[in-house]
Amino acid sequence: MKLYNTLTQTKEEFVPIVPGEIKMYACGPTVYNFFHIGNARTFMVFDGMRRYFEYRGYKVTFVQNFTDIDDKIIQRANEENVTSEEISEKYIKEYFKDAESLGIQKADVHPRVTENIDEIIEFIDTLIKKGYAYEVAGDVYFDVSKFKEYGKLSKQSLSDLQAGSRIEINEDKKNPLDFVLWKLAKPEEPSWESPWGLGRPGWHIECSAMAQKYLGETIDIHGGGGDLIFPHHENEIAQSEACSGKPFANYWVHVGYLNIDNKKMSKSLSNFFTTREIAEEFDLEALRLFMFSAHYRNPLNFSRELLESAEHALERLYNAKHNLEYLLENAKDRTEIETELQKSILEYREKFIKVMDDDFNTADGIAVIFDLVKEINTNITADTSKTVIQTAYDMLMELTVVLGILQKEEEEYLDEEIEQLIAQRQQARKEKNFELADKIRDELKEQGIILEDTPQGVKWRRV
RNA sequence: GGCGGCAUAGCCAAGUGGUAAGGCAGAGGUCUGCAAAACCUUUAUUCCCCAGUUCAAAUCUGGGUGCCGCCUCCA
Repeated sequence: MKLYNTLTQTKEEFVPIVPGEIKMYACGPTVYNFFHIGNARTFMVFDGMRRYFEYRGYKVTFVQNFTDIDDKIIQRANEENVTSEEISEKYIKEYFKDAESLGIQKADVHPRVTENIDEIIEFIDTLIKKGYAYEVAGDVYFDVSKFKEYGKLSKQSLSDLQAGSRIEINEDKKNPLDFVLWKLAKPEEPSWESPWGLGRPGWHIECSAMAQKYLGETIDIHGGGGDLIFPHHENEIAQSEACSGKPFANYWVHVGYLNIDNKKMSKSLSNFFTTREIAEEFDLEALRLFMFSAHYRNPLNFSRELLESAEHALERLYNAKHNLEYLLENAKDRTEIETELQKSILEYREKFIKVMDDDFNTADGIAVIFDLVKEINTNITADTSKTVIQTAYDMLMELTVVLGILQKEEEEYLDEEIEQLIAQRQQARKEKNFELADKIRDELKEQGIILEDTPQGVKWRRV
């Protein structure tokens, strides 16, 4: 399969270090707030990639961290007059709630910075010993001039970066681009003992240390949102490769932004929606379908209108699913099957794999699923053999589970009173008393229950 | 200033040399007591503009225009 690599800026044939196994690390959230749907896009993409790799038979080890100590967390804690630990604990819990509602599976490991302080200190110590880092009055900086490949991910030279630099002048640094590995703690701030005094880790070191701890010195895939390319991932490469002398990650994967009014959705622009807000209004499987309807590397514009159309599109998929379920219940087992149709249905697997193998082209993957649905709607009838209907159903579920859609098993019940009204109306219809039938239908509509007469009987839905 | 990306129907969006996927919306039809839903059919002579290469370009090359992002924390 092919995967676009930011490092080489080309689509490459994906070759894992160990055949059949994939070590994958994605940068997770800083837990000081609910995550927004821009964050959700990145989490979903990596969840989707992991599901797909597993579908293709790889054994995937997926690590996604929590940044649970950071300036913003401390600030938030001060504002709310609680400890930073309480803030991070709270939002880690909220992360899992939101992630679950989005169908995002748990990573194999969700390491936290505060649980890996020893490893981080050791990592920094190695960098100092190897001459890549220096200490100034309790702060430790990485010396970018010592890592000669600095800039290889963001395709910037050190001098280009300096020219455009908006970093505040810091007299302690040898170079304005040197970044902090260990920060001297201010009084009252959470801190840990270290060879350089009481302090806490800088922003970038955590991912290097945790990736190495849980996945090893060289990993297959490292990813995150596109805004992490510089400086975060550039710095991770510098730290990790300086430390181990080996390549850090073979493939760098970056997810395009979720835009709003064509502008990047971000906490700093405060033009974002939290996943929580969207969940109140929309079906989150529709959000998943929406996210996967564009290629993961391209920007994707968000609006409520687009989410509504995604809901309609999702309905179409559910209709096919429910229809197959209905047909299955009533199908007759026959030894004779429609071999052409059977063959045609099975071909959708190959079609799906073909497009998804090409840099995880979920937009095309979805198109294949819709083509399958059309085939089902057109060619599968009550006369089709059970075997073939089952094949179609299994194929539909096999492909959609990779994208994490069509997973709901909604079982809703009505009040007995309403059930009786519906039965009454059916009786009235049978007796061709349409006036009464329509009256009951109108009454139920006022209660928010819409009745529809289908060939499979009366159906209802709430509005 | 440096680096990178994008421009395809009313809207969203695939497609990177062989004659425009898919979804939503719209239109027509089937079904139906009606309604609704569902399903089917249909909707870009053309891919921002100009020039070039080629038998062949949305796709490659050169030039332009417009938009977005990174270079400060951000998924």
